[in-house]
Amino acid sequence: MKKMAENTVEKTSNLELNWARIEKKWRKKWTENRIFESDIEPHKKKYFLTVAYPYPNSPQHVGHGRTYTLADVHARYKRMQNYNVLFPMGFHYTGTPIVSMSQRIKSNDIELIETFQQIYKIPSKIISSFKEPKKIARFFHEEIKQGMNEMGYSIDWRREFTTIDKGYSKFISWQFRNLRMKGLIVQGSHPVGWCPRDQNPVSQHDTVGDIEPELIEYVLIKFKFEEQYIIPTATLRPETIFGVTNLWINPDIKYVIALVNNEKWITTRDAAKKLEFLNFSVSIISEINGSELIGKSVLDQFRKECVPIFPASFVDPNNGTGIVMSVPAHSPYDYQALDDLSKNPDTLRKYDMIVDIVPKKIIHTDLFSSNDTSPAESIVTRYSIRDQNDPKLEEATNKLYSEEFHNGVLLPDIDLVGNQSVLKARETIRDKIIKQEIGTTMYELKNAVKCRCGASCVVKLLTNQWFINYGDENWKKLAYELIENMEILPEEIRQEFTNVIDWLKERACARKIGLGTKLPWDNEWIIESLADSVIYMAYYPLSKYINNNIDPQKSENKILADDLNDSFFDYVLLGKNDAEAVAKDSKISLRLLEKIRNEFLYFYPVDSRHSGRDLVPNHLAFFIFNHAAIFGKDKWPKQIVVNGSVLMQGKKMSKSLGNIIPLRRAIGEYGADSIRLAMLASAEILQDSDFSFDQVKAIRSKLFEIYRTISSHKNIFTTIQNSLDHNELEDAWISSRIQHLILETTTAIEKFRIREALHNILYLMDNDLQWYQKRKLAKNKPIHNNSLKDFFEVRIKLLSPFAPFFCEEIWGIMGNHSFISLSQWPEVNNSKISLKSEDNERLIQDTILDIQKITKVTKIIPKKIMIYTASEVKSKLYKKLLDKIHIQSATNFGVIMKEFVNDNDVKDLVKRNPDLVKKMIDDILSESLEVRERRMNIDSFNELIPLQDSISLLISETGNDQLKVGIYSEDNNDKYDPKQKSKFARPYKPAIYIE
RNA sequence: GCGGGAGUCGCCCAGCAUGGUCAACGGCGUAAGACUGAGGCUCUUAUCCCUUAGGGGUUCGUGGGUUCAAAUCCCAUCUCCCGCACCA
Repeated sequence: MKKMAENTVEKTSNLELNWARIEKKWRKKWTENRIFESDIEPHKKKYFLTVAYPYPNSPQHVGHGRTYTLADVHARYKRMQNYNVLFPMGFHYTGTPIVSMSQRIKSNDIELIETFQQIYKIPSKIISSFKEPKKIARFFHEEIKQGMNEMGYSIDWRREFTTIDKGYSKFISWQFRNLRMKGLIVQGSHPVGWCPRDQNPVSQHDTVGDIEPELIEYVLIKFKFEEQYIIPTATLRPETIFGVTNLWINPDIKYVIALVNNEKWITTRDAAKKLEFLNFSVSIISEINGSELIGKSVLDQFRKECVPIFPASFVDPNNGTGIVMSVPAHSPYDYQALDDLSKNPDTLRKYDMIVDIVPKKIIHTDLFSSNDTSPAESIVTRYSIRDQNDPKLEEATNKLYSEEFHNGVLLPDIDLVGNQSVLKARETIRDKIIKQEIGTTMYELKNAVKCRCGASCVVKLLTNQWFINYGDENWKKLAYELIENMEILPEEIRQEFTNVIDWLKERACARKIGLGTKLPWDNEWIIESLADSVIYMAYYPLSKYINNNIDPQKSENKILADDLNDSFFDYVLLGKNDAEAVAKDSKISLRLLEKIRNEFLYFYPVDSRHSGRDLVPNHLAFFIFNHAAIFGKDKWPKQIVVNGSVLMQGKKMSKSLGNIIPLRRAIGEYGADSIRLAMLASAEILQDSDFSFDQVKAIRSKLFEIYRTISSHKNIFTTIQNSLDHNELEDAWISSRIQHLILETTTAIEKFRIREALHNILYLMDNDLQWYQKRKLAKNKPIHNNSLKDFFEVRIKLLSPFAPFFCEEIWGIMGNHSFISLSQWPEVNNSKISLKSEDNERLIQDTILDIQKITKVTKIIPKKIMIYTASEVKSKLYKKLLDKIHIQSATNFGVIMKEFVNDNDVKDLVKRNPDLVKKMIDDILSESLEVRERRMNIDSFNELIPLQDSISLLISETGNDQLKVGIYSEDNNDKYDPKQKSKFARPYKPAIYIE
């Protein structure tokens, strides 16, 4: 068919909006009018919403922006729904990365300095000030704050704080004393990856190549040698002690004899060192060559049996103790080494040995026949292994170990653990060996890890480490109770929270270095960053009143951080004790104390907490636990909203890819609103969203188009229009559509289906507008009228939480002198919902579609179009069918027919034309429930009315002004129907004849 | 191993909660046309196959099942991605 009619909107030249000017203007107005500052308003419902505060060790990039933007949209949306919204922000200085950054600056680390210079464009003078950690934090703090303002976040900045402010530290001390009193802080030892040079734990981002240090626990089994010595072997499979036939020692390396916890051990020098880090007392006595031990025998204290020591080159001195026990039936290496040895007469002669070992099978799995002498032998044959240096041995070993771990059962004649699973037997034997002191355990790094400083890492056993005991059963119960009563959005992620609560156990909560608050009862320790950031939302209502300056001058509404003490927090946050006593104790005026308490009571609990999904297994879980422990149920948070991360043009953002775009730079280039929309529109909340500047540009031009459309219709907002202008079918329709869009968009936002909401606002609304304009244009009627005014007003309001600067500007263009940020969220007007209108326009659209299909297939260029609506009796039948299907849910053709042939109203029609009934049943079944419902609720629908109304559109669509259109009811005897098409008419499916 | 998630029309990606308006949104690409001196941008139309009357056929990782009806629900199966701690 023909192209759509020309857009009536005047083609404006490709002038861009001056986004920077608009943003600056509204930022200034918002600040001047302090519209985002919230205080107690007793008669208004409050909404307290927080988002995880930033760690200021770099500027914000577009990836950070997503969570904050979502929270801001939420805040703005709630504000428009008349809530007294509190949206505050703080800065998390706590932790080690900033400190280690400053050390890298001190040591003149080129890589870091270049990052600062080239990616972040920081002047050298400032970089040199970064030798002091707080300077780094302060610099990025201001940078991030600027960015947040430029993004238009509606934050109440009066409540801002950092986590190393004195007042905050007092608060955290209170939190920790509180947890400790409840018995939730415990002390113990814990193995960590450790850099011996830095004297610090290492984790992934402290290592060269960002390798996560992986710890494994070996069981050391002590074999007795010549009465006075211990030869310890390290194993992951202590249950295989039953199959040990010999030990392996590497004849080519040196071992040491060392006094380890008052026993004389023979190990490698490395192993002695490792043991030292694990708090064994170690002093080396002398050296001994591996070869000196070959051929000797040792006593297995577990079985009270002697086994010989044999040489093997596969023994790795860096692994374990450098001595391993040999289980040839179940270890391919051991099997192969024995085989190699027996074929090597030179070696045997050299050490004067005989090898007459029979592998001892102790574990059965279905993978190997029970007749096989040894699984190791089978697998070595299967993999055609050459010798003990064959790389395929590794694979064979993994295969066998994994098989036996999952499916292995100890043979029935084994002591203690006969018939037990490998898993269970391993546990039993391990415990027994340790208990009898014929063995112990040893941690080791699974992978070779280097600290960024260059030193090789080891495992260190930290002692006297402080833990928060998230494993406490009663505490877990409370945590479950909390999330059961909390809304989690999106709901899909709830399961993950439950799992996390389930497996959380003790977690270290203090370290020796970094910024932060000292552990109140042990000054050597600094409270760790994931422990001091779990209930700080409660600090926001207070922070406004706390003066961290040393300046002793107290203003009437401020208290000195120095004056804060536990009884203050107990009273304000928990309502404990008597106000007067507390006031006296803390030197704070009773009036002010009550005021602060009231402010806390007014704003707490948190109504919504936003964060990225990466924080679910840590921060958010701790947030839940700590609230459950410290606060009463009425102060438990009500909602968590979790969002996915941001990809940059489909790739993960990383420094090495060079695709980290600082947020402020992006704003400068494209404007805040376009960035905000691009972040939110590209994916549903839990998915990773793919950010690209192409999309930002597309959105920016979409906004510009909205601007152009609205400004070209500017006069509709200022002139009062005759209501006769908008009583056409399409006017009722668009009013009805507006109500749907309000309802659907609002529901979507409530559930944080933001992509869907934006899709409605930016695209679906356009479709409706286009249809509406098309109809008006075809009729040659003006489109400047009240329907359009409503449409634009609703659209801009719905858009305003997402694109606040732009919408304020448009709001002004529409003739308003108020802030759209403070306007009312659109509400659904039920009286404007018109079911009939929706069927009207649907019928017109379907009919045009049918005509298009016909002309496409027949290649007719229409001169005449005849449309026949279904006869009255067919409508009656349709109603009856609808009732049958929708209300009685009868769908069986035979059953329905049987009934209708006895129904006087329709029996003639039905008998004459059963096929029609079948078609009508299919028609109804293929409509959605919603449409069926709608048609049930319309008592009479005269199709002639909308079809008559659409003649003008048919003419404009065919592009033929000479087109003759005839619209008849099938019942009309005067109709023009040369091909007898009218009999095919069905309700909502008129028959068509074209020539 | 434990836990979570994904496989859709050339590519990217929506739909799946609440089965029916789904040959399946949108974008990219491709083709034709409008605009232009030419291009770019922009706009229109088309884009699984067949079809001279609004029709039919085959599709949503694979194989089954439930249903009048399945991309959507159930079962099985294959493949891929992410998290697992002392670190923000």
